Amino acid sequence: MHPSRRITIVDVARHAGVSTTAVSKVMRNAYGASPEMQTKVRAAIEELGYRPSAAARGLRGQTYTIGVMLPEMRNPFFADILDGVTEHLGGTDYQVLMAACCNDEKGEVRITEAMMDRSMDGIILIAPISSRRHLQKVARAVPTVVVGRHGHSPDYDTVTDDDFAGAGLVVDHLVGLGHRRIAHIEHAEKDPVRLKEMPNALRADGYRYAMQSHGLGDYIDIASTTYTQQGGYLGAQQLLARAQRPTAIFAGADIVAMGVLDALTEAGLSAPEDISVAGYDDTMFAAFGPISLTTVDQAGHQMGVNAVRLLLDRIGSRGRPTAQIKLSPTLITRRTTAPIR
Amino acid sequence: MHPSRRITIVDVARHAGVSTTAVSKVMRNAYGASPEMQTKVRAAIEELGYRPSAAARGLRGQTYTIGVMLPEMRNPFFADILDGVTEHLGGTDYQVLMAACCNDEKGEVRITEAMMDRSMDGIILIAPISSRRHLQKVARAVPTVVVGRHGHSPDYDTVTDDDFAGAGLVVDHLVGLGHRRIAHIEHAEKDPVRLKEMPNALRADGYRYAMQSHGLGDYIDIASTTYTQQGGYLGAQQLLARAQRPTAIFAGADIVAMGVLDALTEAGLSAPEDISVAGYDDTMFAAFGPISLTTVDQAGHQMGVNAVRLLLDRIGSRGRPTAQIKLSPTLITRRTTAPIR
DNA sequence: TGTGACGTGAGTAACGTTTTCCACTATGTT
DNA sequence: AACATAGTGGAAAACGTTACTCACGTCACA
Repeated sequence: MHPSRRITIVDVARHAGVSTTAVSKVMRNAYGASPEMQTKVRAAIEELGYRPSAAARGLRGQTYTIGVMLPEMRNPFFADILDGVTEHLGGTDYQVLMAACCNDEKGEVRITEAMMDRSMDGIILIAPISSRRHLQKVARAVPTVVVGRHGHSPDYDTVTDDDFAGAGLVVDHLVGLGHRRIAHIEHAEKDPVRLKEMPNALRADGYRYAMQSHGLGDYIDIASTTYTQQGGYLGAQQLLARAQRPTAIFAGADIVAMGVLDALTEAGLSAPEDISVAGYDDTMFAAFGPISLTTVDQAGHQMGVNAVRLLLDRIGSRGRPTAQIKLSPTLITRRTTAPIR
Repeated sequence: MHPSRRITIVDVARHAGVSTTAVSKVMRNAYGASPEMQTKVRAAIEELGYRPSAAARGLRGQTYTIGVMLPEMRNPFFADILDGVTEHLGGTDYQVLMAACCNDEKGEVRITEAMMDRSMDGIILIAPISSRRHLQKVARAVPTVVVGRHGHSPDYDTVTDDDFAGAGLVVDHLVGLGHRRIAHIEHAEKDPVRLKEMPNALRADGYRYAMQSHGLGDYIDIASTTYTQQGGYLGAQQLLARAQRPTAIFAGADIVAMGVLDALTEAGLSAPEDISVAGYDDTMFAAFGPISLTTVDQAGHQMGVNAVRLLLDRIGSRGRPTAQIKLSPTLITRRTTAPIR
């Protein structure tokens, strides 16, 4: 015998004195195996340390693999979502595998195709920026749940936060503190579809709408950059250079707020003394004592849990109509926002 | 024809009027396909949008998949390593898939086995805590590179930072600033093997050695917790409760230093005015302006690049003797450390 | 004019599962 | 006694690739 050939279902079957069909049934808890058969087979599996080959399985049935695509690794909000995913998947036979795609459309396509090639049983896409066409294509091939992107599709379920309302919470809070000159830093977006579907666009809309509702339409001031620390830094620099400086900055994401704080520090200013700053996501950054950022909790953990729930459901019955789950955000008030002086 | 059966190699072969063998050869750039054959086949592939099934491939040959195991998602240092990995793998046909295992041995075993089950072509383990026995078992089944864990094995290559020296850099720096009462927060470790192999243990050793070299053996003071923000918080609380408070705290990782700063803030203290604080890893946290943490750069990006290099090499020739790459750390001086007053 | 050697292509047997049958027995039911 | 029914278990055909082997020319060289 070879140094250590992998144990296959055939070895188990022979060892237990049954057919491979029987072993397969036991492995999958499928119908048609008597209790005695089950124990006999399980014993053999245990004894030989058998583990089924996902490759072979994938050729006929399931691979017991769920793929999760992340836009990037450094935004801790995604870790929150992932916690929810893995927690809810912990008890099952499914294994989660992730891939990060560097926030770029080519990368997204590459990753989703890689996941389809690997015949994953289900895919969770987090804040994908790909064209709708591509998303549909993926979803038609593999059960898919899209997290953090609005829009209704007959092919995939969605889990989102009510970003429009969340932005309103922040503006309300700042207005309540007496601010009027409230600026916003957004992730630039031009594509008409994404303008309707991406959280960043909806937050910007929510900001505009809330400002207008408060009669502050004239003070609307948006810096267009990206949802990264670098983007926050650059956006803040733009805003600080205005003839009339804002008294509060609503950054579209915590990571953006980090960049804002960075720029403030560099300019010799600080929050909330000189300028109030708020973020979005309630990541560990925000909770960090020395920062203590006012932000919006969009319950990443819950989003993850819901995504898995929908996904498993869809894997079970691919035909069912799609669902859209929208979670309500809550404002977390901390120390970077204060009454205007 | 079915709604949309997946295109297979047979379809391509028929469409191009050649054998499946030929198509397979072209896909793999294998020997034995004339230029005309290549163009003919490539055209058919293009036209039909063929993508090979990884499951079927895995049954015979390679899956073109590299697995990366991370201890957790929230420590941005791992993102640095991953950048190096994906960057160096970008040009190849390989796809990276990650899994995070919550810093627990059971989870590690589950993930490594999942990766073996899925017949990945290679595995990169980042700071694994599993028993040596398990690592060997994995490495004997699949080409493996271990990152961030010292120790020599005949079965896997390693890429590490010179943690012992890195700790020395920090102590030297603090001593140079006049500090004598320098405390350390370590990740608790009891297992004798891991005490020799894990970076956290080596950093603690390096700390002790450097203190003694400076004649400060009597001031050695270690709080044993974990390499998490929570661990840093608890460790700092312990240290602040000492009859004689340290004047400087060397946290074993940036994320730990975050917890320390958190605890200081809570206690109404700040760095470096009251206590100097240093970390390790030079993550984005540390570079963040308002924090500006003195730390040690262990070149995560380079570690990732080297890991991939070794891995691809080993996939190419599984027999070659194993290599151990050790990178030299450098001190990054920022604003959380200052001369003692 | 053999005779290797090489280049080119195809046929076919794996690879390790799952799935779709089918056969057989025991147990009720008319 | 004949007949449906449910419960068990197995045989064999997929699934989509790659690796191995062989056949057929062509060419160079003795």
